[in-house]
Amino acid sequence: MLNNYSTEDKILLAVDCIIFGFDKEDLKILLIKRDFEPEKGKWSLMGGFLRKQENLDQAADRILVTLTGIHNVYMEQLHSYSKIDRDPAERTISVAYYALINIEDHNEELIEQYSAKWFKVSESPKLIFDHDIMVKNAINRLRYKTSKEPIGFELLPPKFTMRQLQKLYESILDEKIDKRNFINKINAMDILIKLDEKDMNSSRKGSFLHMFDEQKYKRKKAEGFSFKL
Amino acid sequence: MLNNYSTEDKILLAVDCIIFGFDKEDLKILLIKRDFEPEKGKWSLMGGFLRKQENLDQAADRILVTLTGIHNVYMEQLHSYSKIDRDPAERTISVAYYALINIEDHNEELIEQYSAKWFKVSESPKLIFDHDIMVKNAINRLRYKTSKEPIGFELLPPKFTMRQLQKLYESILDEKIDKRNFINKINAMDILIKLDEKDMNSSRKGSFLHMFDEQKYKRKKAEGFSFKL
DNA sequence: CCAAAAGTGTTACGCCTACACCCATGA
DNA sequence: TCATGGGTGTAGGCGTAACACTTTTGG
Repeated sequence: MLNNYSTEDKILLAVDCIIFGFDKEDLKILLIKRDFEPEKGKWSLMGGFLRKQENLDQAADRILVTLTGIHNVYMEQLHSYSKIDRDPAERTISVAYYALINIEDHNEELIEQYSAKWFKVSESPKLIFDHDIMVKNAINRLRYKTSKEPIGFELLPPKFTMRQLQKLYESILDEKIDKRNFINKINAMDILIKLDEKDMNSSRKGSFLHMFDEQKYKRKKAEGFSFKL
Repeated sequence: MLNNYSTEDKILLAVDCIIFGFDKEDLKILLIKRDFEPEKGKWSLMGGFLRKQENLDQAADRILVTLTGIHNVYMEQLHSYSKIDRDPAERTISVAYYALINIEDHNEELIEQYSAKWFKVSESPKLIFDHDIMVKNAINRLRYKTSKEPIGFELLPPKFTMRQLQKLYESILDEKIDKRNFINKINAMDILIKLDEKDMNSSRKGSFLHMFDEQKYKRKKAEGFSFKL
């Protein structure tokens, strides 16, 4: 049972990535159109198999870089999926990861190479295998995590307006948020740097750009502060 | 890369169980003394390998039943651990599960057969591999989960006193809780059945026994209520 | 009658929510 | 000058935390 390593069955181990991006108004995910069997031509998460010389985090990172070209991305392990017939071709367990990227950073060529496309979370197509469940679980985790840790900024460019930040949270939580309450809360936490610079694209008046002050956040966190939205 | 299933390396897939119990005053975990290599004689979580004809949940359940003899236990997948040299003998990925059992239900014979022992969470020995990290992560998850869902009852006998319930939460959260506030909160949720029966073991006066009303909880939950402690 | 645990309500504070008007600018 | 989005403050309600005394009964 426990005292015998080698007689057990071997099973394939895959990693699939739910890649989130935020495009002005909408939370999106990056999907690929499979050009190989099984389920060729269907939409799917980007995935790959774990290699013997890497751990799961590294595999997830490798897969993400392969599709987006972006390094040093926020990623977190989500869950492992193991239904026996989840992959009709082989017995495969998949460990799902989700990643938060600044959508502007992705590499167009790679996206094309993999026939990948950004979909609004609310309008994404049916996916192969159990990938729909993975996405659903990832969204729930994202909602929880973004309300407890300042990771939402990973989805925005380094400089962003308060309105962009608010829209981001509205799209993640799928609910309207009061403008003043939102800003009051954010300001009360005192973890942003307000720049003198303005973003003039969204209005005539222009709106001030802000940056997440990671150093300050870390200091405050060490002193017992916790992010909360 | 993605379009080739069979050339990837095969890797062993294990499941390890963090088994929680509550013994009057203390949160405990059930550990086994390994009577096989590697790390023979050291303390460890109960584990086993995934079989081809079962999914991860089933494997975790099988492993739990093997050690405790108890079926229909609350279990939840925790995380997958994949450090390359986590197991010095073989490249093994482990998916950790945690289980909540009524400590009175365990089977003494099986416990002896596996040289298993209950340890206070606060006094548990050093474990093999990365099992210490698994336990730490499981406790964090348990803290989170028990404060958001009524799963603490899984650690108690069907009939319990308010004081037992409070001590349970105190031991999970590792902090004192005000008696009146605790009872007020629990009563406000209105998900317990107060019995006429008293438990006479803990005091001369005796204290009323309660049961978790799962039906009522489910009804309330369907109407938007959520458990919160 | 004494020790030991059970049982029971109220007040104060802080946090969260709801809410409306003026400002700056380009067209 | 007007249309559009940006920016700002407060009052009330709700939930949470702090807090102490009486009851029961076996020894």
